Amino acid sequence: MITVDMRDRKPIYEQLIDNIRTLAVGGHLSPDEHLPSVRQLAAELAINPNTIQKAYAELERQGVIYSLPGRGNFISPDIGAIAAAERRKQTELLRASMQAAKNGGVTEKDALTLLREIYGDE
Amino acid sequence: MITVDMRDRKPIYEQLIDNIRTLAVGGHLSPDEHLPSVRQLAAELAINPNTIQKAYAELERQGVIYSLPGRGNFISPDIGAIAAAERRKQTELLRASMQAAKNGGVTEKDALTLLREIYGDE
Amino acid sequence: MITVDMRDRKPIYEQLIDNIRTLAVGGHLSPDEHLPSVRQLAAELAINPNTIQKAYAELERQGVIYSLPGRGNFISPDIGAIAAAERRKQTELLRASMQAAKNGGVTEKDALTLLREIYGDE
Amino acid sequence: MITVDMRDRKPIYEQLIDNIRTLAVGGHLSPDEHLPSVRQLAAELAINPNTIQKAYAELERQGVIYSLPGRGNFISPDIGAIAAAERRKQTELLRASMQAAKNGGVTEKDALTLLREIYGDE
DNA sequence: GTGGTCTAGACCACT
DNA sequence: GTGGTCTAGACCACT
Repeated sequence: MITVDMRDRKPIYEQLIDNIRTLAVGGHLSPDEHLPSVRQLAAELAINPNTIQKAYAELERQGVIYSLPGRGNFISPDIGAIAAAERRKQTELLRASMQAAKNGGVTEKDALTLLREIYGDE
Repeated sequence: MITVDMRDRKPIYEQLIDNIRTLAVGGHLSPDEHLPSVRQLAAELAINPNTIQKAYAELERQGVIYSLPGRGNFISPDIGAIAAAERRKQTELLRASMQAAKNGGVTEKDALTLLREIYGDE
Repeated sequence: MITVDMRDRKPIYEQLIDNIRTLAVGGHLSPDEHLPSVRQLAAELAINPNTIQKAYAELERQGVIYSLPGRGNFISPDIGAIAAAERRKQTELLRASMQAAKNGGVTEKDALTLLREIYGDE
Repeated sequence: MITVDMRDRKPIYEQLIDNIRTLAVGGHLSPDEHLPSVRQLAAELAINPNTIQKAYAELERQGVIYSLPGRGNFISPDIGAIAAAERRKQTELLRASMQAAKNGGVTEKDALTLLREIYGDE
């Protein structure tokens, strides 16, 4: 489900990018799946079509989606490989953060509580 | 235990800083505890006294230790507060990393395995 | 000199990107050189500030320029390395094209004439 | 002269197609000239006759050669027109590459050196 | 109907 | 003054 929070200080188009990227990388959007049209999503979220366009353009640049002018925007057929690369990258970043946290005095118990907190709220 | 790894590409004085800081923040060194003298530590680790001096100077700048000329270097009496601040900071960084990892498709199971790996090797 | 051709079917923002990139890579713009402000360039070229903004944003993404909000846009300090990489890439592409042209029956004489035509018009 | 390089990662039948096409378009093979038979060429190059057959079939599809069952394979009578079209196409591609190279900072001197390198080794 | 481009103009934070 | 974001709305080519 694509949503935006107008009160968030993060720009709307960045929220859209992160939101759709997360859905795609998380496997909730299939290769070649048709995304809502620029105008349709703009109407649904009550934001300007230009803002949707900006987000879609950046996602296309990232290779997450592709655009067929006149047809619409679609999830990339390579989304599986992109997701795998993202997972590897985030795993390494997480490993480094955990090591730094351990060095900084964060206990295993506290790290575990944090982990439950992040993953538990679904 | 203070050690250095000559093969590591990280500069020795940075290894020393991280090493001592980690010991202090982790509660393994008490307030006002006397650190090894520059010459003694240099001899033990077989490295140049200037390198030890450089590390101690930076640790003093960070407020982790204090120096009494003619007496030696000692763990700061405020080390508890410094450690608490460090712990809060690292906890927040870890929270952000975990959230990014989750968004990036890292499963709770994989994050948990990573956590055991980091904390398990003691 | 930055210019646009309204009659060209290539989008204005792409013309701007290519134009500025070519000037920078060709060594006509120095590291940290201050580019015209979004509004100033928009006024000079009689086009909308949003179009300038779009071009500047893409050039920043490419690493050709950097932006200091409130200060302006500047040529990247790494422009020399970017230019060198671009030169290497274009040299290899040109080599492949020349080989294909030779195989396709283009004579050395015709290739030479073409070369004079491209480089002669300055 | 028709040759293949077994160490090249390009498939042999593609090497054969490019090789014969280049000879024909370059004017080294005349209209209606008789090509070596499948078996004869297979023997000469020590490769499987099926591979020769595959290359000849593709060349016939391209209109470069024609086949008379029981007689053999021959260069198309239209090879002159095919060559002229190929030459025009490659000339335009070369023009675009040269322009891109110039924009990418490749000097006329370097382009000239490249040209000598490509055409000089005959 | 759809994406892509562009204009006109507003507001914001920051220098 | 400057870049960055966003709205409102138009026009185009293409399906």
